[in-house]
Parts: sequence; C-alpha cells; structure tokens
Amino acid sequence: MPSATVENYLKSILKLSMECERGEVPMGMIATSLGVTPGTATSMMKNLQKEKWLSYKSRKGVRLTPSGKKIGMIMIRRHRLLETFLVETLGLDWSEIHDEAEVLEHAISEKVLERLDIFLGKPRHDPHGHPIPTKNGIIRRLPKKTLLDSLVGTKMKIESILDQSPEFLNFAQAKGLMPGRMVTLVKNEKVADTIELQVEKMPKFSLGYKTAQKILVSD
Amino acid sequence: MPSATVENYLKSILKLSMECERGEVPMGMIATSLGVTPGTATSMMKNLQKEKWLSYKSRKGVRLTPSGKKIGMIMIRRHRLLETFLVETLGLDWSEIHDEAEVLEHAISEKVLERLDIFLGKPRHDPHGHPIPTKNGIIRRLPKKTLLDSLVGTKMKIESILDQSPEFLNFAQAKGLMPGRMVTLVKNEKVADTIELQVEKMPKFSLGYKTAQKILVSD
DNA sequence: TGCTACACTTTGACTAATCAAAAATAATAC
DNA sequence: GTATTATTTTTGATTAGTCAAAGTGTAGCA
Repeated sequence: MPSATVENYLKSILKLSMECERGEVPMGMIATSLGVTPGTATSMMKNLQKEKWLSYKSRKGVRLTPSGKKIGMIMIRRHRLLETFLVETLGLDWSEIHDEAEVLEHAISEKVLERLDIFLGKPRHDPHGHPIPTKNGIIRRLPKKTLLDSLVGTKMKIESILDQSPEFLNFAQAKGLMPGRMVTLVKNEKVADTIELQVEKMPKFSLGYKTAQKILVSD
Repeated sequence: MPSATVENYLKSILKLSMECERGEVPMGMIATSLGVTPGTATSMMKNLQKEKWLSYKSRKGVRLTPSGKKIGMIMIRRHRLLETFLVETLGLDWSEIHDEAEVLEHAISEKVLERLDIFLGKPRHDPHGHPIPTKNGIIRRLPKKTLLDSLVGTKMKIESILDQSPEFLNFAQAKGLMPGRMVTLVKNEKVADTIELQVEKMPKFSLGYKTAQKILVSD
C-alpha cells in the first residue's frame, strides 16, 4: 500500500529512532537522512500522520505508530535479507550491495522474500553483521560495545560494522575487519585519538576514534 | 535513465511490434496493452519521441528506434531471467511468477542481472519456453508452428506457452502441457473447433482452437 | 458522395513528490 | 532581555503520469 517513497521515510525514521533514543525524531535528522529539503520533510510528515503511520508535533518531531514501525521493520528485513543474498548467493562485493538492496527492497514481495529467507537458511544477520528482523518485526539488539571500550591487549570478536560507505567497507575488508573475526587492541593513543589494531595474523593498522566507534564488538 | 513507466511502454511496444508484424504499432494496441486510456498513450508517445526512443506519426502509429528497441529488449531479458530464477531457485509456481518479475525487472541492476545469469547457468529460455535475449539484445525466433498445424496422430515437442494468465498456466501444468514435453494430437474436431491431446502417459484432454494457437511446438 | 462509427488527439484537471525562498519560531549568546 | 543564529514551516512552482470528456479524422458502407 505505501509507495516506495513512504517506505523509505518510515525505514529511515525507524532507524533514527533506534539510534538516538530520545522520544521524538527531529525534522532536521529526517531531512538529512533522506536527502530532501526541510520543507519536503515537513509536508511529508503531515501526509504520514494522516495515514496514521506516525504522530507529528510541530517543531517537536515525529514518533512512529505501531503500524508505521511495522512497515519500517519490514523494510529493514527486506534490505538485510537482500544484502545477504547478493553476497552469499550471487557473490557480489561487500561494498556494492547496499545501493542494490536499497532499490530491490521496494520491489520484492512478501512471498518472494519468505522463499529467499528459506533459501538462505534463515540468516540471523546480514554481511555487515546487522541483525535481520523476524517476519513479525522482532530484532536482536546490537551490543553497544565499540572498539574503544576495551583495554589495550584485549582480544575481541567483531560483531557489526555500522559504516555503510563503500570506501570504508573496502578498507575494512582489506584489513580483515569483518563480522566474526577476532581483533586485538594493540595500542591506544589518546592524544592522537587513534588506536592500533591487529586482526588475527594480518598486519597491524590504525584507526581514528570516530571510525573505531562504528565497529561493534563483544569479548 | 528511463523511468519504470517508460521501460514498460518500450517493452510493450517491442513485444507488440514482434507479434503483429506491420511496420507501425497502432495507438489503440499500446493503450490496451498497458491498461491506460488512449489519451495517455498519445501524450506518452510524444515524450518517447522527444527522447528518441521511437518515431510517432499521428493517427498512424509508432515505430521503435534502435535505442528504444535496445531498452525494450533489456526489459524482456530481465523479465525472463527473473522468472527463471523465481522458478528454478526459489521454487515459486509457474503461474505466480509473471507479476513478481513485472515489478522486479525495474529494480534489478545490470550488474546483479549478469551475476544472476551466471548463477542460473545462462539459460536460453524461461520456464514458459520464451527465449531469453542475450546481453546484446539478440533473441532466438520462436517457431511459428502451433498445436493446430499438424495432422492427427503427430507427436510434437512443446516449445512455448504464449498465454501468461495464471488460470491457464495452472491448467496447463495439471495436464503436463509444459515446454520440453512431447504431445500427441489425438483428434481434431473442426466443427467444434476443438482438438484432443495427450501428453506422454497422462490422460487425454481437449483444447479449443483459440487456446491451441497459443501453444507453440516443433516436431 | 455523403454519413456513421470507430480510432485517435486535445484539453483541462488531478496527485505525489519535490525544490527554492520567504516567514515564523526556538535556542543560544552576550 | 535583546540580538543573533539555527531550525522548522509556509508558500508557490514544477515534473511525471494519469483520467475524463470533448473534439477531430478517417475508412467503410450505402
């Protein structure tokens, strides 16, 4: 029923509301996240409210209703299952799948998606380590621990890569920085906001603090 | 570059021009084939001409340019490869794949399509027996021989099913009327415009002339 | 040759999604 | 407590694709 555009709005708002937990999602974030002007976002919010997908308070922000959340969750599921398919089955590169899935997610039906899910063996997370919601919209919570939250010398398991940009993903792949791998924090240079890492038997390398915070780990 | 709508117009016009070979495709056929009003078709033709995808002569009809033909052919390729994937890999039913492919064909990129082609083993035809154009837009010509063009007693190989409707496809599947199977013309009742058929060891059944013309065969 | 019926075109209107730019409001600084 | 800045809303315009309904051409028939 919702258009591809609406699906994108709801997916983005859901993601934003999960990241910055603060009740309402502000207009500005929605506009930048979707790459539209603020005015466009405002007018779209009124439509989405009319359709009961969210509640909108002028100059406050926006909060999804259960039905809006459901649609957003479906879109995340579609996106991540498609990404998994593109890597696992068709052998596309880690870094090129995001944009492909971004388009396909609006075209695939529930019926085909469920077949795909079975074909892939009902995966729990996509190639970047992001959890795949169930059909009913239940999603595993990601650990909050990043590469910065351990002491030097600790060995950690990489859980998830939050940065979606092809450039960073290519870099990460080259360094072995992928979900499932073990990584050791070799050095932590606070003054230079840089850490040094080593993935298994691969060469050491450095990462800035900002980037390091986009890699989630567990012990 | 072309929108999904334009892709659909060009695909339909290409198919119509291959079916009824008569130079120009008339407006009326385009409108019915796309399910739009005649006025809509007329105004769209002017846009498509402006983009050099076809030439349009008022009250005469329309003829694709090479670039328009190329896009149409790409769409047919996408559609048929997707149908093959949906049946072969995901196990969807013969009768439900058309509409799914109709949507997905506008969302799949060339890169993903080529991977899919390789994954499927570069199939030559889709599950209905329709030839799949190559990447360069070369398409095998279908035989023109239908179930009606043989004498009683002849054994023929089913090449292609032209009727796309789920209802007929379900019927055809139940009777074993699928590409690759051998079928024998048991009886031909001209006065009742009906033929009787038997596929391999399955029970005999009847088909009207009109329907029988939508099944292509070879000896 | 002229009339009728059908095929096609024109016109005007509508919807979804967007932008640019002006106006309003809130937040922050001083 | 005003002034400045940042954020958000309004307004008016634009584009692609569509329809309904009125107008125009044309081919066949009598």
